[in-house]
Amino acid sequence: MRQSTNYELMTALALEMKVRRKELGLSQEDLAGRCDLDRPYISLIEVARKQPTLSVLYRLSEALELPLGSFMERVQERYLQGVARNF
Amino acid sequence: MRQSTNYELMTALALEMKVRRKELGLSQEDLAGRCDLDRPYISLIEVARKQPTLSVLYRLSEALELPLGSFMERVQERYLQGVARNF
DNA sequence: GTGTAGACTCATGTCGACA
DNA sequence: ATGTCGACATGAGTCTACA
Repeated sequence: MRQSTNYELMTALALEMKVRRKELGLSQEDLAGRCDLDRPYISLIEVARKQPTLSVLYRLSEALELPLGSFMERVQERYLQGVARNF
Repeated sequence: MRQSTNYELMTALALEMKVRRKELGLSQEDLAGRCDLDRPYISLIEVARKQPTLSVLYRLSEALELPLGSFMERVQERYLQGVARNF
């Protein structure tokens, strides 16, 4: 599997998560509680060092009160912006 | 991490992938080639036995010529239908 | 409240092969 | 062309603990 642009994608997810979480006034601890995930793991995602699977993405979208499609749409937007910045 | 509804989600992804792939007239082999993934692995996803990470989902969405948001929106729709069927 | 570390279990993703 | 298997390396996700 090619691995080149994974980091950009993880960064896009990290940013979107952090922004949305703060919009809701939640701490990482709160978010972890909402989706029944490990708190340090949430932190690792938000610093773009871990890459969740589909089920985790879904539970994050629920906890962030966004439909999965909208959540991923926002991630993709940030991703494309990030890629475009490299020119 | 709770694991209860992961299977429903994997099934929703499996169905959406298979339908969309055939809409494009692609074989699993073609699809694997487009997103540079293992062909048997594609098969495992389509029988709901593997759960991809974000970067794989993204590459699948590219290969299936759908924005990530739309792709995940469709998956979620199928997922909610599948869950609703259990009542 | 957040980032990071180590150690751990188990799943992802790859590869070769076979029905 | 698809599903499945075994074996493998790497990474996801948990837990405890500390700055």
